Amino acid sequence: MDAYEAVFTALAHPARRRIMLTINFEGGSMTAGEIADVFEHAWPTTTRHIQVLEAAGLLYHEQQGRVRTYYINRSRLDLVRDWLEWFAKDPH
Amino acid sequence: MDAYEAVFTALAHPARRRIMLTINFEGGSMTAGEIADVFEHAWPTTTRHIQVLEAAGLLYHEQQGRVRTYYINRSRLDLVRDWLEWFAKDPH
DNA sequence: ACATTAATTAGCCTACAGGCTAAATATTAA
DNA sequence: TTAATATTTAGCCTGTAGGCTAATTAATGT
Repeated sequence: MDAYEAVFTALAHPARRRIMLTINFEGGSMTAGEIADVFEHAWPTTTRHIQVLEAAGLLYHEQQGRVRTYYINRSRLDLVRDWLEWFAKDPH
Repeated sequence: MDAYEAVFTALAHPARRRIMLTINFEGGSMTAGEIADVFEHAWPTTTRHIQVLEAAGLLYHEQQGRVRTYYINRSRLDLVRDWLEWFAKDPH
């Protein structure tokens, strides 16, 4: 799976887009527990969504004791912006 | 399924992204047969991918006799651009 | 009329995404 | 050292995405 596929696939699921938006709105970082609290899903379900996002490079984390903080990797979204650029104007 | 989900899901599959790029590069429109010829997949498989893209509003078509021409709806990609805007700068 | 061409629809089959609960891991508090 | 807290891992189960072939539809050419 290449980078484009990972990122586009990761963003395809509404729960994962919500996770991205939520962390972003909270300033760019949240602990796993804070993220899990926001969602209706069982915690392990959210964990897996987070892992998909991280595998795509859209999130990364730091461990502080037993607390894991996830950060948004905004630059990774450039991959999507770059892809969209192909459609910005008529090709010739 | 809302518009965001439709568009992001449609773009998640590599074959569908390739269809978008291919039509775009060919000037914005291609017949179903021309599209199908480009891909390794059986034609019905490509038909389904096209239908997913059309259902998401990313393509539309016109029928001329037995030939169906598909067109890219570039403006629909703004949905993705708009979504990405949330991450353009730190929120406050 | 009949065959050919363009394309979709029908329907099957398989892999896997994404939900869950229960168990495990690791750190901190009592 | 035992209990509590934070989080992931393991593993199950179900629905559906996405591949295929065969059948259908509809328009065109002979």
